[in-house]
Amino acid sequence: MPELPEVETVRGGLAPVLEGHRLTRVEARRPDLRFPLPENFVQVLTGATITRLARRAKYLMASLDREDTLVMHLGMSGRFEIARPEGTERPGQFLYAREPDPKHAHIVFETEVGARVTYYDPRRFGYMALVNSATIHLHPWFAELGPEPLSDDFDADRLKSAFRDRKQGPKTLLLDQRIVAGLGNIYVCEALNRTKISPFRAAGGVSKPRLEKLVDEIRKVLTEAIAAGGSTLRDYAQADGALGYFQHRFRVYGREGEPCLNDLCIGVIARKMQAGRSTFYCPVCQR
DNA sequence: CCCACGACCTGTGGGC
DNA sequence: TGCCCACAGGTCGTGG
Repeated sequence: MPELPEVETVRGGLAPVLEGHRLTRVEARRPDLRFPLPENFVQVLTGATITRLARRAKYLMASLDREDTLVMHLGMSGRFEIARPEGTERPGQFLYAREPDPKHAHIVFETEVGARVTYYDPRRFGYMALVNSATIHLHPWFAELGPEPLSDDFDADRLKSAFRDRKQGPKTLLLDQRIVAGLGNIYVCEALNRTKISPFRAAGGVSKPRLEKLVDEIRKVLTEAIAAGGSTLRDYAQADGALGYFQHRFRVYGREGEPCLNDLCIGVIARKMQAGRSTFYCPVCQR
């Protein structure tokens, strides 16, 4: 599920509950997610204070008052739920929700003020690890990550050199986290449709001006999605603590057979498998 | 180095 | 209603 905007929304939801708080109880209800949890996972985290909750690409990074950083990736189906004991809810905070589905509630954190954060992940493509903070930039998950798309490091020059001589479509290359970090299947489809670039054409042949536009549209679609996630978060905060999913209106994703929404375009959205993933696009205006 | 494809897991929705 | 298959927002490893 989660691409950069969703992970950012989850970060924003968890930060007030976790940042500056001490974990008084940590439960790993199974020994592994996608990978085995570290042997000392519960031991290291119990009693640790989370000093800062950040995001890099699709990773959540919880800095600790310990040597390690808790790194979390939601995979495809990971999500968090926040709960507070009944009677302690305050405006803008989270109510105690329903009993969780225990089958997929894999990790539980509790803080010194009684907040409970539960990680659910039916498919278990997500993972958590403890990584030494001082050398985290050398860790394989981070060493080769490309720039954050919303930072100044990401621009048309970088895309141009990453695309040079490449025959794969821009769709496939934009999913490569070494080129730009945080995009996934949905937002790549959305950005290419807005830019009217074909997902399938050789990436190396896309002109610089069109790459400028692509950078621009990537930034816009992510920013809009984060804003939508923020408002979803406010709604959730009044109902229950589910975090991680929000439904956004997409212009191509999931709209096979429906009209293209670009101005004056008479095309119909199509879906094709590309590198094992569904690509949604308009065959008429995306060239 | 480049690229395509299968694997990892479980749930769900559409078609029959 | 029930069954079965295709597919799901992400990475990683293999082999050509």
